[in-house]
Amino acid sequence: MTRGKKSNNESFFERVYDVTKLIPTGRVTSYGAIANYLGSRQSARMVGWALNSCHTRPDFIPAHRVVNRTGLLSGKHHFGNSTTMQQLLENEGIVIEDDIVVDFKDKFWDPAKELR
DNA sequence: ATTCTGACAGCAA
DNA sequence: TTTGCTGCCAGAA
Repeated sequence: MTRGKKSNNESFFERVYDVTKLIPTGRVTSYGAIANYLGSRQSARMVGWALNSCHTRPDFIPAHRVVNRTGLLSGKHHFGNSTTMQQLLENEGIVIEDDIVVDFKDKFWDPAKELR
């Protein structure tokens, strides 16, 4: 609060990072879910764009826990090696098959419901 | 200031 | 059923 800017006054990007960092280990969410939590369901693309710049942040952003609504690791290609994202998820207990999260619905973590 | 892109999602054919 | 096209928002060039 002593900060000049209030938390909800931060840029859209920072909100995305904040929510992404709150994703529990072993869970995954979708771009649309994050966008929905931010108040704009249609801005799912923005979430991906924000995560594209996540590497510019000093904090580690578990962007590998964010997939598209089909459970596809659409951003795997952005983790250096295409297998890095899958490795990270499997390391947390997520099962990946053909670049798709198995039991995605079961692993799904909705910030709008969990964080409220 | 204007134009383009972007790790999506929803709807149409 | 699958595939493709559009819409959407905010930042970067």
